[in-house]
Amino acid sequence: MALRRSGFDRDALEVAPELLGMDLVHGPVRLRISEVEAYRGPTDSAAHTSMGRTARNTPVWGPAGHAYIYLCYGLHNMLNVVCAEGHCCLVRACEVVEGHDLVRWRRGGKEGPVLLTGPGKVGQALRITTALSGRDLLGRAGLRLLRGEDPPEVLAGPRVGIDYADPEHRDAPWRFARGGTRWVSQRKSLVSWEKCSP
DNA sequence: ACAAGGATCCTCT
DNA sequence: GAGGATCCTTGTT
Repeated sequence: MALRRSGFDRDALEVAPELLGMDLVHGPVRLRISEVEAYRGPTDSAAHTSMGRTARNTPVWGPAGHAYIYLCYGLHNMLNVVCAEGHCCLVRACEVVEGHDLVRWRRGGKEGPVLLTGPGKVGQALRITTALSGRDLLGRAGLRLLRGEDPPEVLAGPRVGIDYADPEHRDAPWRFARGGTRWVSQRKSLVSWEKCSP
């Protein structure tokens, strides 16, 4: 997918697998997205926008291609990419492309997949906070998205940590990951995307 | 103004 | 596998 704003202004379910081919850059750190979840707007009972417009979720209503960052459990800064109105994709895991030493430092010296598999870890590695929520990810400076490398295979499975959602949404295979990499969380529940497409 | 709970992570066992 | 950390967001009084 080209990094045009119109490319992001679609259902999060369409955008999510295409994000797996993109890189996130902030300062000297460059991460390749390896796992994302689609949150499909107000009708998705797992989405923050299912309760309507609030001060926190304002960026999710547009424009597309901006960041939505919120604080989880009082300490984790979670990064989402805004898609169509009310839709966004949560970045759950990445692989380091540049700035490995700095990422390892920020992550307390961790090594291997534990370094970057989990949305809170991605926020820590990029050193982002909710102060950046609403910023454009398609600009030329600051936190931004760049073209990376398409995945050899795409895996899919249910989203993580949304037990409160309606069963119809809780069990939907709206989580996507790169195949052929260990940089993915909750690998057990993922299967080849082909197998769960209609 | 208050209470409840959270799209998680880490450290144990 | 279980539990605590930690504080913001939200809906309610």
